[in-house]
Amino acid sequence: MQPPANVLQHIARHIDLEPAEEKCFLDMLSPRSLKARELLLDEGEVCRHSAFVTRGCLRGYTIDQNGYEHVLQFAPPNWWIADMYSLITQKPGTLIIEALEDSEVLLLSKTDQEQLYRDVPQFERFFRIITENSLVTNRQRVLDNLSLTASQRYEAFCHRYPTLIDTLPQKQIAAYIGVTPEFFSKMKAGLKK
Amino acid sequence: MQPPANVLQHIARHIDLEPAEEKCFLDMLSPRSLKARELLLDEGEVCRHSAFVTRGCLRGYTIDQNGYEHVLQFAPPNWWIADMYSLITQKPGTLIIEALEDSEVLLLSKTDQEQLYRDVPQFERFFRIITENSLVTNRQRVLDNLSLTASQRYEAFCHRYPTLIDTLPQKQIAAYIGVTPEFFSKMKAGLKK
DNA sequence: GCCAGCCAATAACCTAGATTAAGAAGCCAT
DNA sequence: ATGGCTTCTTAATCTAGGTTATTGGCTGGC
Repeated sequence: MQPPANVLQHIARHIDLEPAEEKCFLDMLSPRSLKARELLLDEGEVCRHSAFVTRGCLRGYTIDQNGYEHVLQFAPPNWWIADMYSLITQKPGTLIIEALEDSEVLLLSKTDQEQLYRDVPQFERFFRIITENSLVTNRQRVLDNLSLTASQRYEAFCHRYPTLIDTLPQKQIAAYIGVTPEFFSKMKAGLKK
Repeated sequence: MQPPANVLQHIARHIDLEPAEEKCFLDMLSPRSLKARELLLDEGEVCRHSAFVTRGCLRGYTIDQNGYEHVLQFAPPNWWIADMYSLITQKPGTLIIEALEDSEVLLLSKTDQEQLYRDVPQFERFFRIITENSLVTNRQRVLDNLSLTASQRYEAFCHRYPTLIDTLPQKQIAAYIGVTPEFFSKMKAGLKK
């Protein structure tokens, strides 16, 4: 399990808020607890919230035509998670968001988020910045998938999610770096030699 | 070659500006012409501008340890291109941005962009939105790389860049979908049957 | 204390796509 | 037109990683 997280500290890393603005923001958040394996969002649903993780760990993944899972993102405390496509378009998405262990999140609804942009324009900046960072990470991942071997991608994973290496089942890591659990096992055995 | 593009029309799709604000923005842009194969940004340089393409076509790519090229993005008219990582951190990046044909771009420097955020806060929103869209696209691409075969990725490419299918050399498309030009050629021959 | 589900490991075999090499075909610029 | 590029194609061989199947260990609920 991860240490608890504080939203305001997280936000203060990018923008400065007045106490009243902080309150306005906090009032929009609704806490929610999730049991291990509980879904925050299922395939085919419209994503109506961004979630900020305060405890536990979630993952966002999809299931392909052959039934294989592919993990797009892990979300330990202090990370945001949502089906960005569905959140923007308000159309049904393909992402499944699931708690990997008992977890707690703060939900910010899309309508509240839009209201927030109007009331506290600084949040426009805040979400621009974290979206930019997320984009950089994703671009690097595209590159990694194009140019690295499986074990190099595993190294990259260890670098990106150092806290998760030992707590996560191997099959989840395999579904993130893009190999089968069988090959992942073989690969790890080979790495030690 | 692509039709010419208009920045203001492009921006008006997401935000409404006063004439004075439009002028403020336009004054920050400096046009630049590029010959085919000319570089807008080389490996190891610090990226100091975002570029909006008005004519021609650019590509952003990297070269891996084995000397293979991997295309992260094509930029036909009306697209922005930059090494986001380097632009944010102002550290040397790995992206190479090259004109694939004679092209024209409008450059917005990082310092001007930051000034713009202060002078016309609406641009904070504008760039948040296009960054969000870009993120959605990139996430889909990660998924495509994890779950699709080469020819399915080619289909996805055709869908994403319909105007480029016939104008681009095959090797560039191969470097985008993540196969060798040799395999791409074999694959295309196979598709017709 | 036992059964049911996970999860990891190993092994034999299989395939998508890489590698290497060689020509053929287009496209300039002189 | 001709020599030098770059691009495209074909083909033989090779390999990273997938597939299928079996085993055994661990955990958690009743």
